[in-house]
Amino acid sequence: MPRVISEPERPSRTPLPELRHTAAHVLAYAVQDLFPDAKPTIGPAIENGFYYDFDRAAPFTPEDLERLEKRMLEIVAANYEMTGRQVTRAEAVARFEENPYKAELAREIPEGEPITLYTIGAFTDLCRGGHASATGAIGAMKLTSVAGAYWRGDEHNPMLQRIYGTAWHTQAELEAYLRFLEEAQKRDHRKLGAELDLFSIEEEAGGGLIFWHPRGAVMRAAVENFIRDGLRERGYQPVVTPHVVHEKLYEISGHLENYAENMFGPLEVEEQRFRLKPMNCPGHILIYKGHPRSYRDLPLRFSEFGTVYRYERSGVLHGLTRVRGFTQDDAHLFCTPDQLQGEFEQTLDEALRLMHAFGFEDFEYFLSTREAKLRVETDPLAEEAIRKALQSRALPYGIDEGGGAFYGPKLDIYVRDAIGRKWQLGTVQVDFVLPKRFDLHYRGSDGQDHPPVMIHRALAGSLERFFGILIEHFGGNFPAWIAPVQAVVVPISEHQQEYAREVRDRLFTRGFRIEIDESNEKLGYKIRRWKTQKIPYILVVGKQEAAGGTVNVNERALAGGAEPAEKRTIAVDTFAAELQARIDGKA
RNA sequence: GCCGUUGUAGCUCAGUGGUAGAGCACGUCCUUGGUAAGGACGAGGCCAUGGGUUCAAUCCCCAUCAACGGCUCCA
Repeated sequence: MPRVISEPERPSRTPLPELRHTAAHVLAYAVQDLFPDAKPTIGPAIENGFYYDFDRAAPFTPEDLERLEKRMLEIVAANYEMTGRQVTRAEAVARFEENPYKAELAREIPEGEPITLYTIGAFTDLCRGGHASATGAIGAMKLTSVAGAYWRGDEHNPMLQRIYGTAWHTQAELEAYLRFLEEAQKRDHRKLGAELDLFSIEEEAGGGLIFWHPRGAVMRAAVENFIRDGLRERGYQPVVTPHVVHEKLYEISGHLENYAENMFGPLEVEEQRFRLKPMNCPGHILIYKGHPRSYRDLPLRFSEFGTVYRYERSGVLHGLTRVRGFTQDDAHLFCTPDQLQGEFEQTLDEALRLMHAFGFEDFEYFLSTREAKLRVETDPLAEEAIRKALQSRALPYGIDEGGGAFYGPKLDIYVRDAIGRKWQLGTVQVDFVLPKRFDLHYRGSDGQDHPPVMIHRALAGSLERFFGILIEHFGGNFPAWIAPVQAVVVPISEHQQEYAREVRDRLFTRGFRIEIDESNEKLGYKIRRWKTQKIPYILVVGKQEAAGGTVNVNERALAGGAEPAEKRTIAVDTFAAELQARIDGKA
């Protein structure tokens, strides 16, 4: 006998995931009403809303979404009670005879787990549960987009149509979320990158390949210099390795065996096969191997802004954050097993220092272990080093089973940006495997040869990706130490041109990135232009300033959103000192 | 790669079966102006590419290319 299950009694508010899961049912109900030919498949709650995948020949149009949304609001207003009942497997399969997807799901529910059907109004769905008690709990919702998606995410399966939506307790929350989306759109690094003339991707050159324009390149240099100084302080030695090397190198390293699907194909020259480098490690290993090494030489720390090329399917390319050619702030440490822990912890500290310098405060850590089939006996040692380092710094972390590199487990560091989005940045990996594959060794104090342990680390990760994240994090309002132009001198009229050039030259000589606006426009126009370009300081010079050897400082809002100082007239040297202090303080 | 959407001037976008328009940007001139858009004139387009339908295609059809939203969230 089927047994009626009622959703548990709840305090006033339905948890958001349950509310959103309910909204997915409401969507499927509306689709059933308006598009009876569409077969519902699965529809879970997701981070900010929900989706539901349907199998239907004709695509859903934006107009269809509007109609569906209207129907959904009626279903919400009707406040149908969500009722569930447990059924037998045979019953469930029979119930979804017309829907092979649901039937497949029903057949695959593990023995012993209850099979349940949930109903709102005239719509019944196979579902595990976890809902609001009634559709009226959905305070506000909106359908956002429609996209293709494979059945169960597998590209060998049929393509379904996925409708995305968002749902909240209140209209105010929905509106806040929509404002957040708008803000994210405003900060989109592809849009800002074009507006601020930082970089481009050229159709003639191909997708996923970045052209850094003068403004972007000068910012990149500022970031690189900062990273370089840190590396130098911590005993890293810069090295440079070729972009194209003989394929044999990647046979030895195991890249051809384990990483070939991410590599560009071979280049043939004089019957020899070469490859674009997908990683810098084999090159650094060759440098290690070039001399006999003693334990007294270790740890050796080789660093390189190494440009690598990886094949990504055309559909996944995205601005600066998913590209085919990028430069890592890469380094490889070669150390003795005894040194591993200390080196790893130091590397972790460097990573945090770097993130803080760029204004990131919120971090998450994930330990990725290696895939079962690749695991070797040293993996537990490597994982242990990562765990101990995290524990010694009292950092909580998550675990990604099987997400590690093919040569070892890794620690990935995620940051939250100014509007709360999570991005993966640095990665630190422990490797006992490549030293063996390349037969690396060092002479120990016992007079015997031993294999070193390697740490692979890229703290900003890819400079392209890091740069994209910085653009979105700051919304283009870069702190002065990174800003492509730190100040612009704006003469009020041509009569101040000579003085303006003098100011520009004085500041330029001190090493600032400074421009001058000699265009034949009114002051208001010029101010607007440079504000739009988000330049930190506009130095207005007119008759008074020229007479007094001063500049009138018009300051942009600060990166953190703090109010800028009042406009003020100060001596050129005073301004220079202030700008220098801000640059030094990375403010 | 697959599904969907889009492709018109440097940028943002109108538009029509009879080979094109606006705003911004750009150039010249007037103007020499005190803190987010002064005015006039001008230049600029193989309407993504290749086929087809038609007397005629930027527009309709097909293919290709590219960009964008997704394809990880498992009843």
